[in-house]
Formats: sequence, structure tokens, C-alpha cells
Amino acid sequence: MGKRFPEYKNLDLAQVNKDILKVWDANDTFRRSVREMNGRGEYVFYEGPPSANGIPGIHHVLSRTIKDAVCRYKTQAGYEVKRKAGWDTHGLPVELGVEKALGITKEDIGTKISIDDYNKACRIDVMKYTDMWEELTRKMGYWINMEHPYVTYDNRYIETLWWLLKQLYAGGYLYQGYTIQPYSPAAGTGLSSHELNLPGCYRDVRDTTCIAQFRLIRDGHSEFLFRDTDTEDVYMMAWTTTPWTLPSNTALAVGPEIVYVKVRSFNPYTYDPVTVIVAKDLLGSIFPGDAVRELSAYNPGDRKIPYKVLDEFMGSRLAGINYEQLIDWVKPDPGAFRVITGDFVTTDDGTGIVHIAPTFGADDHRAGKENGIPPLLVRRKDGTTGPLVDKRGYMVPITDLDIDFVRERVNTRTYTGFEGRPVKNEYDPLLSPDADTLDVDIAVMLKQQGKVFRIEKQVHSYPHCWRTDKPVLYYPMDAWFIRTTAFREKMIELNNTINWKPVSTGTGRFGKWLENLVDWNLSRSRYWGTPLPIWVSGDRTEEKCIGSAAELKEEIEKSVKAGFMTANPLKDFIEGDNSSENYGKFDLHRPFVDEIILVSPTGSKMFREPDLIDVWFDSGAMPYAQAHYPFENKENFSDMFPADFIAEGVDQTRGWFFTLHAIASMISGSVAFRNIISNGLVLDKNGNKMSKRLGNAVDPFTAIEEYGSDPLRWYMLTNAQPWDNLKFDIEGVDEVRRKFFGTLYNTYSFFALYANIDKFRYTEKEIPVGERPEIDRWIISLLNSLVREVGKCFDDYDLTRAGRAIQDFVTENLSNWYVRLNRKRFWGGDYDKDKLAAYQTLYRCLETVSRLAAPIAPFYTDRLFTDLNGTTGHHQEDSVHLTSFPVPDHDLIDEELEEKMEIAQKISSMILGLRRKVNIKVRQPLARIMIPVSDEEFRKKFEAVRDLILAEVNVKNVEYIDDTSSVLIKKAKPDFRLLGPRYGRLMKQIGNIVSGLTQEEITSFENTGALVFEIDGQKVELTTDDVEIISEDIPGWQVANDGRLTVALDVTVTDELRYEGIAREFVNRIQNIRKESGFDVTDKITVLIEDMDVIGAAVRRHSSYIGSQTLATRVDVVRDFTNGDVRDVEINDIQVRISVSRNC
RNA sequence: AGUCCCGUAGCUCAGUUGGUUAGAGCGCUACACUGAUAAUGUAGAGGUCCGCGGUUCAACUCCGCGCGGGACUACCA
Repeated sequence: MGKRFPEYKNLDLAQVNKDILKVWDANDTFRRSVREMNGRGEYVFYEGPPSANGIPGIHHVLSRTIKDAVCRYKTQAGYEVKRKAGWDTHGLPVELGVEKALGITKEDIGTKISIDDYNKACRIDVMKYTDMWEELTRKMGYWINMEHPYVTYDNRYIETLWWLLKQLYAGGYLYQGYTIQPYSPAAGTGLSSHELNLPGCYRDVRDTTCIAQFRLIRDGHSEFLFRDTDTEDVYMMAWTTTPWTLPSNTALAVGPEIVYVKVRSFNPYTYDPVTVIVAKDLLGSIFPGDAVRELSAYNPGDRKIPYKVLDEFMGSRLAGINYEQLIDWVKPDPGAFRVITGDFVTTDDGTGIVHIAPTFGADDHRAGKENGIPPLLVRRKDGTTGPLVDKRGYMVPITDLDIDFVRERVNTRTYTGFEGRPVKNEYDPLLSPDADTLDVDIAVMLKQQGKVFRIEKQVHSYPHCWRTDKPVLYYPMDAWFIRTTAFREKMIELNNTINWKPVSTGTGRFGKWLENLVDWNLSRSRYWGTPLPIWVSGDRTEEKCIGSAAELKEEIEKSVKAGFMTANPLKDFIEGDNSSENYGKFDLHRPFVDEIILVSPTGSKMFREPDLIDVWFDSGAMPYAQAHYPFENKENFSDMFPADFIAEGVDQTRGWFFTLHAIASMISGSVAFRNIISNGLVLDKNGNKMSKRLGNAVDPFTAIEEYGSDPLRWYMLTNAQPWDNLKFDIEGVDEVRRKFFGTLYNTYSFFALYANIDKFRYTEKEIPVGERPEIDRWIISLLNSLVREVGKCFDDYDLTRAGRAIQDFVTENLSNWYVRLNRKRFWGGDYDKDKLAAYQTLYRCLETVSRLAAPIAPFYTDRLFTDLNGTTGHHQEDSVHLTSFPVPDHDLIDEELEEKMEIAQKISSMILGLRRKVNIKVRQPLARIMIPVSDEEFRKKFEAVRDLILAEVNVKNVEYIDDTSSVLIKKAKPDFRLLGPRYGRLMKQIGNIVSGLTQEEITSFENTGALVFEIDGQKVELTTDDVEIISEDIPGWQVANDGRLTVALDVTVTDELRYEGIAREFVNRIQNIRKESGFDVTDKITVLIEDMDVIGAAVRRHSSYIGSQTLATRVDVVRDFTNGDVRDVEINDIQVRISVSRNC
């Protein structure tokens, strides 16, 4: 136990950071905090795994500060908070990084470099920045267990993933289907969405577009459209920029809320009369020009075609209408050629009716599926089915098709001439760029058949493959899906039980996402990731999903017996041995799993589906996989699931937040997390996104090196709510350093300085709070209010408010008010009860603050705590992080006292303002202030803080002016909140009347207690409760107002007051000289002052006062100085000579 | 394009259930303090509460339509 409170020359938070880290290491503080604070059971936290193949940025400091602060708080609150670190190791960014480093492309994998070598490179590459991450974690004070992190490429982790997938598979929730994906026929590969977002991918191209006419079938559904028409047929018109998809059309979509019209006009190519249906809003663009001309005035070939609106109806009425196939090349399955409704339909362009080809558009695919519309598929010779366009981008040649299929479904007469042609000329290197496109030929064909209303070239933006520069095709690709839609209701229901911060992310972004949930496409055609554990027979009739290493081993055994495999790569694996050695005997990654051939129940070979699974499944499964569940931790799993708390950036809403939620919902029927904070982005100080390219990224290491982690953490949490974007400005960090930490440090230094002088060690008996001076009781009351407030904020996951409340307490109330007003109690004087009370009070404030702020600023608070506690030994714990979180003592909260002090602070501030206005410095005493008191209550409150105010503003006396005194000028203000509901629209006039009352009227109102008048014949009766009467002015005085408070200051400076002011000036100068001369605080001195008019008189009168304040044994006025140490000072514009010497 | 967040002083942010003088810090200007001192305090100036409509006696606050910034999801006739 130290004998003194440590004192420092200055505050170097960066150094504190380093020192405390060493202490934590030496004392094993983190681990002990997890073990020792387990009074209230477990509090479960999940760490979202970062990918260690990127370097950490300042934004990671934000989310990790949130996580750390909450976990530290919960630890102090008595929970056991285990935190397991994790690494996300699979995925595209890793692969792309490796491709770049090795200078290869995806096509080279398996040719120029073996999959084995490639994956080895990935495995090494993904961990290349782990050192940096660990260093940041350590330096920023993020307490998380990095010794045993979960790693997603670990075989044990993968085994749990396989187990999870098998659960889904067994429930029928894992199935193979197809999805529309961007595909480059020229490169022969699918493209990921991020590849489409590469700069330059979307390019303006000039394509043939057309508005096609779909002939409606007259039946019960459509009968209403055929009434009152003079044409035999009625058409719906749909616009497309890709006419080559029209042969694959199987539906038309309309907007249910969109208004459509039936129009009678003429086909501009055949000149035949037509009746068509289009969206009302688009009439003008489809039929430009003459709306009113008589139909009969039309001459074939006229440029302006007349039209006439015959009818109008909502899109929803069109649903279910059948139409005739537009191009009859191939017959789809039954159920096609129907009008459906879709929310995605707009009237921005086209006709307000969308042509749907489920094989070539994502929206189309989805809309088709939802409405039971079959896609247009063809059966090929090999028995497989596919769209009418093959993977090369060509219309499937008849020779490639199954013969039976051709006979039953294909109209060879019409298809001939189109089959075997590329849908984009770019795909055929032999075609000249100006050769007619398939689009044009289809449009021309439709024109001849009278089935097209307009053909035109149009420029639009279309994605291109970044490798081949050729247009991308949206193409159906085989993929494995999780039927998340089957769990939609459950997931929505569970989501409603989650405490989201902010709420809007949960209900809005996340909630809406759940409502519009689609099945989860798990498939990725890559190399470095978790392989899909599904083996399929050659004819695809038999499937097997593997759910564990042991099961795989067993299945391979069968395969070896069947002669399909020569050896079992898992032969040394021992089931039930969960050591890393045992799991290191094989590798579940590609290419090894691909080499495993299994045997089906009927004895045929089964090959693994080559897909990997979405890495988001890896991270979303971490609640299970980090525990290697159910192979380990099966019994105690309920202790680690679900999480009480997680936190990541909002960008994870559809990423980690969703996959966690989805997997937990599907596997356990539970939420994965109960509370969540989703934070916003960290932008640069100008609000721009940080990026290395722009050079505006802030390096967290530099920031910590310069300022220490505490100001950084504090700034990030208190500057803005974490879900708002943070405009990061390093100046703000510096401000926090000065403002909060500087003030806290100064307060401690002040305490330590005097406590050491007085040898205060807090060994004396605690003075009961009730016996301490009012101002002590005030700050203790405020401290307990703060404890209550901060605890509430932390419990509510509102770290911002917690930090702001602490900061406000320290800078405004503790330092700027309590310490400032009480300085004299600490220095001079005896070591008596009052002084002891001051020490005990200030000590308690500092110590409590250290514990309150510890979750946010773990370093400095630990220094502060150990400096205090190291001397007093009050707590057993050797670190603030091992102490419990303070609990408020409600008995010590005195709201009335807090209110009184607020009055004191406000009045003082007002008086200081008045002094400033008339230019009288605070050191000059003034005689009195005047306070109007409206009621006894207020007078009592004021009386309690009277002396504080007088001392603070250096005024000698108070005079109360009571209500009846006529010196006051009063003002009446209506209470709108009270009167509003009562008088409604008369309020404005009542307001005018009340605030226009004269002094006499107010007085009489106050006397009678009632005011009655009439507005517009309506009687208005007011009592004094309905208005607020404020004493606003006192003629002839300096007066200040703030809300209901009014104060007047007597600014007359009498000679007596002037003398006193001068004496104070001397005290001030002498103190300066003492300090400059390097005297010790306790040295006694002799003071000689030159005798000059007022000055001499002032000094003579107050020499004992000056002496007592400056420890001068003698204060004299002299004519001449004998000793040499004489200097000039200026007192109230007068030059005076003064000598200050130390007594020997 | 859809969904969500944000928009209040030059900058960063508060602003309770709508109630009549919209607040704080930084910065700026001035002054003060000088035994907490490479600190600090006080005051002043500074506002179209993004715009336009609406509801209401009353809108920074509630509703609608826009504008600007950002995120995510799409990219579609």
C-alpha cells in the first residue's frame, strides 16, 4: 500500500495506455475478470469474426469499443462474460487476394496451379494480418480471448457446418434448384455481383427494342375487355429491350395499383384497327400527338395516329387473363401465358405491362415462381433441361434437342431460321458487327404478323463481362438452396423479440428483409471454402448428405469395399477424439473431398456436388460451430446459446445478422441474439467514405500511439449515437483528451496534492453524509443520481448517453463547481472535520467515477482507481475492472438540494454576466443583490445556497423583494399547455391580451386571483394558476432574467468596497510573486507595499486579511524600500512598487 | 429503383408526451483567473431547425411530397 497518492507532472494518456497494458499482463487481469466476477451467471456474447486478410481500420475500433464496453459493464455488474475471438477465413475476398498475389485468374485454378496449392496459398494468406489484428485488439483494450479463437477453416468448425446442413437436408429444407445469375457466355463463367460492380461494367449500348402485342383470349376473365369494341381482338402491349427473350415469354405482369386503359387505335405498320391495353400514365409516350382526332379521319400511313380511350380499370382486374403465345417455337408446360400482378411493375417507361421470361430475368424468375408460371424450357438430347438459349449464348439448335421433345413441343417450321443463332452478335466472332441481330429479325417477323406496335433502337445501360468485354446474359444456373421461406413467419416472430439498437434497423431494414425473404442460395462455384457435403449419383436419382467426419469415414469404408476407392483418407480418424491432432489427419477442403467417391444404396458411384457454400453460412453458424456442437458442448450448450448481445456495423444486417438469425431459427427455433447494437459507418471529417485510395483513412495505430485508446474510445461513443454515421475528426479526440480526461486528471491532481500535504489516507472514520456541509451533500446526491442514470443507460445499451452523463458530471459539476467553490477548504486551515469531509467527498466522487467510466475508458480509469485505492486500500481488487459496478444509494439523492444548487449556478452565472456588462471584475466586492421572491418556497431554496452564491460572485448581501413591493415590473405569460386544450383557437388572442396586461392589471389580477374577459363573445376566465407572472425588471438596477429567475445587482462601488477590492488585488499579486519566486506553499513571508493614495489606505485597513491569505507575517506600507527585491505591479491602473521576501 | 438512417449555429452534436426566449462543446471575439496553471473560467456574436404543403389554437417535434448525404438490396421490361 502506497504512502502517498501518486502525483504526475502531466497527463500522457498514450503512456498510461502502455503502462496499464503491462499491468494487465502481469496481473492476468482479463482472465481474472472473467472468472472472478461470476455472481450473476453467464452473459453470452458473440464475436463477429473479422477476416484477417485485410488490415484493421479505424471503423473496427468503433464496433469493438461498443462490444468491449458492454462486456466490461456486464462483467462489473457481476456476470461471467466469456468472449471467444474468431476468424472468418473463407470467401471470395481471400481468393481474389490470392489470385492477385499469384498473378492468376479463376480459369488458371486447376490448370496452371493445382487446387491443392491454391488452397494452401489461401490458408496462409488469410491469416497474414493476424498479428496486426491482435496488436490492435490489445492496444485498444478490447478484451477478448484470442488464445483459443474459432477458425472457420478448421475441420472441426466445418464438421459442425456439415452437421447443420444435414439437419436442414433431413428436414427437406436443402434442395437443388436454379437461379438467374449474371453469366458470361464468352468467358463461360458466372459472374458475382461484385464483378458486375467493377467500374466500366455497365456500358451504354444501342439495342433494338420493341413493343409487342399479346393477343388476349376471350373467356370469362377477359369478357369485360371485349365489350364495346369494334375489333375482333384485344391486345396487351409490353415493351422489351431484349426481343430475343420474347420466344421464352410465359407471362405478362401488371401493377395491381396501376390504372390501365383500353384504347382503340391503328397499328402503325399494318394500318389495321387495334384495341390495346396500356397503363394510363404512359398513353402520351405510346401514342404521341393527336389524342382528340376522330378515328375516322385516319388515313393509312399518317404519322400521327389517332386514338380513343374506351375504358379504364385497375391492374388487379387484369390478373388471371389468358393470352395467346406470341412466338410459337416451343410449347412450355401448362399454366403459361397468364397475366399476373407484381409490385415491381412501374410506369416509368414502356407500357406499364412487363413481359416475363422466367429463364432470363431475376424478377421474372421470382414472379413466375410465386404465381405458378412455368418457365420455357427445352429438353436436350442428354436428357437435361434448360432454357431456349444455351450456355454459349445461342438459340438451342434443333439438332441438340431430344427427338421426342421436338416432336411434341417444337414448331420446327417457325423455329427454323432462328435456331442456332447467337442472341448477341458479339458471341459469334465470325459475324460482322453490322450483321442483322437476332433482335432485329424477331422484330421484323412480329411486324409482318401484325404483333408489334413499335420498333426502335434505343440506348440503355447493360452489364458487360469485365474480362471479355462482351455483354452479360442473365442465365439460369443450378444451385443449392435453403428453403428459408418455409421459416419466414417464425423468423419474423422471433425478430419481434429482439432488442434492436436502433429499433428502426430491426423493424425496418431487417424486418422488411424478412418479409421479402427468398430462399437462400448457398452455392458458390469457387475453391476456398466449406464444401457442400452432398454426394449425388451419376443419374442424379440418389443423393447423400454427410453430417460428420465419422459418417464420412464410414461411407468411405463402404466405398472402399465396393472398389470405388482404394484407400480411406480418414482411416486414422478416431471418433470422439476432439483434439486438433485427430482433426488434423485429413482435410475437408477441396480438392480432397472431390476425390472422395461414395457408394449409393443401389451400388452406384456418387460424386460430390462441386459447389462450395456461401461464406455467410460459415459466420452465421458460429454459435454452433465455435463450440463444435454437437460433437462437443452438447450438455452445456444452453449456457452459450443464444447470445445476450452482439454488435456489428449496419452493413451486416443482411449479412451476419441475418445468417445468425436464420440458422438459429431453423435449427433451434430460437433467436441467436437477444440484444444488438448496429453501428453506422466511420466517415472522414468531411463526411466522405474512408478509403486507402483517397488517402483519408485514419490509421488506428497512429491515433492510439498519439492519444491513447481512451480518448479515442470515448470520442467514438460520445460524439454521436453509434448508429449515426460518425464523421471522424482527430481534433475531436484531442478535445476529449483535454476536456474530459484533462479535467478528470486535474481534479485528481488537485486532490492528490492536498491530500498528500495533509496526509489524508482515508483512515479516519467516515463522516456521515448528513453531517457534511450542504455542498458535499449536493455533489454526493448528484453522484448517486449519476450512478443511477449511467446504470440505466448501460442496461439500455445506450453507451452514448452514459458517457455524456459521466462527462457532464466531471467537467461541469465536480470540477467546475464543486472543486472550484471548495478550493479553500483543501488548502490552508486545520485538518478538521470540515476538511476531512471535503477529502472524503472528493475521494468518493473520483473513485466512483473511475468505476462508472471503466467500461468505456478502461486504461485511465484503472490508473485513477489504483492510484486512489493503492493508498487507501478500500477495495481488495487490484484493478477497477475487477470491482463491481456502483449501485446508487437512493437515500443520498436529494432532488431538492440538486434543484437549489441549480438555482445557485444559474444566479451566479447571471450575476457574473451583469458584472461583465458593467465591467466590474469579480475581485471587486459589491454590496448587494436583489432577488424578487414570489413565494416562501423559493426563498427557502435560495436561502440555502445564499452564501455559496455570494462567495462565488463576491457580493456581500442579499435583499429579498417580496411580491407586493412596487419596485418590480412584472410580466404575465399564459400557460399554453394548460389553456390550449381549454380554449383552442382563442389561444392566440388570449396570449396577446395576457402579455399585454399593464402593471396595474397584473396587480389587481394577483389580488383578486381571477381575470375575466371576452373574445368574440366568448367568456374567458383565468386564474393565477393559468398564467406565469415574472418579475422582469427593477428600474434603476442592473437586472438579468433567465426563465423564471430574476436578479438585480447593486453596482455602486463605495470607498470601503474599493479598499477591499484593492486588498484582494494585492493578495492575487503576492500569490503570483510567491510562485514566481519559487517559494514553497508553506513558506512565511514579509510584504512591503509602496504608500500611494488609495492604495495605502486600502492596505492599511486590510493588512491582516492580506497577511492571512498569503502567509505574510507582516504587511506594511512604506515610503522607501531598503532591500533590493522590489517590483512594480499594476493595481486598478495604478503602478505600485512592492517587495515580497521569504522569512528566514 | 426499393428499404432504412441522417439533415438544428462556421464545425460536432443535444432537444422529453407538440406549448411560445431552440441548447451544449469546439472555433471566433472580448474579458477574467493564475496555490488545479503547458490548465481554466465568464460573456458576446452566431439559427430560414433542408424546402414546400397539410393536421392543429399551437409544429424543430406529427403526416405527405420533394431536395441533399449515407448504407444495404437490386439492376429490371
